[in-house]
Amino acid sequence: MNASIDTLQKLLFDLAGVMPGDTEPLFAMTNRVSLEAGETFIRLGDVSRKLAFIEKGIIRSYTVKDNGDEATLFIRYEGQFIASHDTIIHRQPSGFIYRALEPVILLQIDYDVLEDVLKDHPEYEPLRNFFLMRMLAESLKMMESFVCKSPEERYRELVAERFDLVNRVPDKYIASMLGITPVSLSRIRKRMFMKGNLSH
Amino acid sequence: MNASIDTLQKLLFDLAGVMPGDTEPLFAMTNRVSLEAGETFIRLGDVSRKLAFIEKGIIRSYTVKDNGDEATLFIRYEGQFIASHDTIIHRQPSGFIYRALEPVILLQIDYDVLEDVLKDHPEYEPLRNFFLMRMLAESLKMMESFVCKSPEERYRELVAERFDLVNRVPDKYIASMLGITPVSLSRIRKRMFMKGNLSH
DNA sequence: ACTGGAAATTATCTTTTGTTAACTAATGCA
DNA sequence: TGCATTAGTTAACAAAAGATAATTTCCAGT
Repeated sequence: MNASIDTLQKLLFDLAGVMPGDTEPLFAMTNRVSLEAGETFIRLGDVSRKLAFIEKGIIRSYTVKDNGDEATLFIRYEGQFIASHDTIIHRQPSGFIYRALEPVILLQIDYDVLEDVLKDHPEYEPLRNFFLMRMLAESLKMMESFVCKSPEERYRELVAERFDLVNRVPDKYIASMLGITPVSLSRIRKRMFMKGNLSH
Repeated sequence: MNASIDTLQKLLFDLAGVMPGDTEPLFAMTNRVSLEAGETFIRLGDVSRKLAFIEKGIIRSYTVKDNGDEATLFIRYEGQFIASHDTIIHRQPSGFIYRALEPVILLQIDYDVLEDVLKDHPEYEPLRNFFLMRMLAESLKMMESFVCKSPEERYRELVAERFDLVNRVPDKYIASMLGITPVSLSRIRKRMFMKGNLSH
């Protein structure tokens, strides 16, 4: 019936040995939310501490730079968590906009509420750790990529490791996630195609 | 006597209300470690899951790129935590080298041991969360910087926010942390100086 | 204070990216 | 199906970064 809850119950069992029947206190506090394509999940300046598990669809988080261009921080899809780090980590208004690129179904909880639940049910705590570790792993990987690789190498890496994503969202969002302009990405693609060297 | 333990005891009290006298089970498992300047904390390929609080000194984590150049992921100093994310998050051999740039004093614990302690003393759990959140906040900030700003802007930001660091370590390490070459950083500095625009 | 080695700057040249604008291809919607 | 809008490519030029090498500055150890 609810695929997200099944997935997360399994996760909770694998991580902490919590039986699905004992997860009621947690999932009672979650809401199922639908977004249309183009709809906003978190607005610029929002202070709500939303945390969500994506059941279906894609969400992009981005900000608008001084020169008017958009900078994409990340793009997340089904099976991943999404949250505004500004509100959750820093208790600051969100500096980023979170918007659905496709119709989205989310299982959502307020982080303050989650903290209350965790206070009463510390057995769920491994789930928070898992969530934090996953976020950390992802952002460290991206940092490594920025520090170690050129834009072209980062694009090759993205194509190699997340072809589904590259194939599912417009190139201009991919470009802004790589820290370059759409024009520059187009040239990179051309160079790659001319070299014929599409792998590695 | 031991400044690190005092600091962390205060942190644990502020975060979780744990009295300093009740922290013995945790700190009994920590070791005080000294490193000379240039000495290695974690070697390339190490699988040890070391986690440390820096009491004094600077540690740089870096890797060697295909072209032989070094890429610095981060530089941490007193008051910060340091750990190999490869070993702790992924249980993989470390892809980075962690080396002291100055004489260093650490308060060190093995992450596996920490997990055992946390199992028996869940009241310390907020400390792990704090550690993870701090790491996450730092790497997200760096990601934002890479996605939103040019190398010159990133350098200005670094000078503005962490002048102590810029002033304490050789420029070449700063450059590799910004994802550029030392030559390029030198040109950025020259441009900044010529414009006279040393602020913002 | 002297000196050898490392760090930083400068110069030259090549490659890549940014910017702007024109043009073509793709997409969605009536 | 046709049309309007958006996405992607190409072109031309300016600005910045990479690579290499020479030179100067800075530092540490004697």
